[in-house]
Amino acid sequence: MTNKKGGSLSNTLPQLGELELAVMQALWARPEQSANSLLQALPQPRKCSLSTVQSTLERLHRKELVHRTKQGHAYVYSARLERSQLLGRLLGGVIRQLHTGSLDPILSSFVDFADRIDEDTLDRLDELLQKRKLERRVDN
Amino acid sequence: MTNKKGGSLSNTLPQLGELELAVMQALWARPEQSANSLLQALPQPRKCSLSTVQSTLERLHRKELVHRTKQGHAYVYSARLERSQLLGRLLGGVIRQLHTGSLDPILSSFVDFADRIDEDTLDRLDELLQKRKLERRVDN
DNA sequence: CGAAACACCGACCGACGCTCGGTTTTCAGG
DNA sequence: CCTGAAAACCGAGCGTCGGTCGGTGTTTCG
Repeated sequence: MTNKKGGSLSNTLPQLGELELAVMQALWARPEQSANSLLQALPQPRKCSLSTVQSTLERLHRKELVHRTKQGHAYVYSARLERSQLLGRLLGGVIRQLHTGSLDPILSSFVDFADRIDEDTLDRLDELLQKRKLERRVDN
Repeated sequence: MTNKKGGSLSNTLPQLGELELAVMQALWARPEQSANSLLQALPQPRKCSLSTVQSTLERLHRKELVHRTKQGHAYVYSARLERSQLLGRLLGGVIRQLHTGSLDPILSSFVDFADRIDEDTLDRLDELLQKRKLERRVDN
């Protein structure tokens, strides 16, 4: 049975590889970069050829994670999603894989994860939550 | 450069496959099952041979997601993690891949995800959070 | 003892991400 | 306009992973 993964977004994108991630990081650090520029920007032990970066960018482009425009004879790339947006999408993908219908398990597992986090962070989460609830009250 | 995925950086388990997930679901639905029993329990369009289920269980066992004991000539398997625990671990893996140092982006992207959730759920999250904060206060 | 049930081993396949070298295209400076 | 550098483009190969079996050995039980 063919493992039907391909379907661009909306579905669970197949978890980024190491280089793909590094490229995205570089792109978040400084938008509007060429493949060459991106190659230079890669962390020390991550050196590879320009071709490699290019094909990685090609993959990223197919996954609709970067946007590109031709400028002169070269492409200039930018991230299409903010880091937090990508994180949200990835999170959503994982959650969708394991949800039960009820939201409770999601919540408790998140709070479980938050268990390893200091109390300040818990407070901040609380803040965000309250803010969200307020906004919601205004919207509706 | 050899793709050092095997040990996965830190401990991000490489996202479960379709069958692996199905087996885990079956195992959560009813613990203590044999490979054969698991095979029967799989959803309709998921039919495959016993060997396939066995090697999937083997993989799951290597990933330490199931526990097994020999009972007679056959293994009996159980999940080593609750669904919510696995979810938490998976979530943690994704987060670790994209964290910035600051926790804020994590939190806001989670709350972003929660944006599509009704207010009741938000309230329940709040509850869980408060409870957690209390427990924490008692423990320390 | 013999058959059934199961574990165990090895093989193959397709999908992915990474890696690169060679070829073609494109642009800009002389 | 011509040429050389830079980049895109193409295709190949490699390793890993999940899924899929079939064959072979081993254990159990009637």
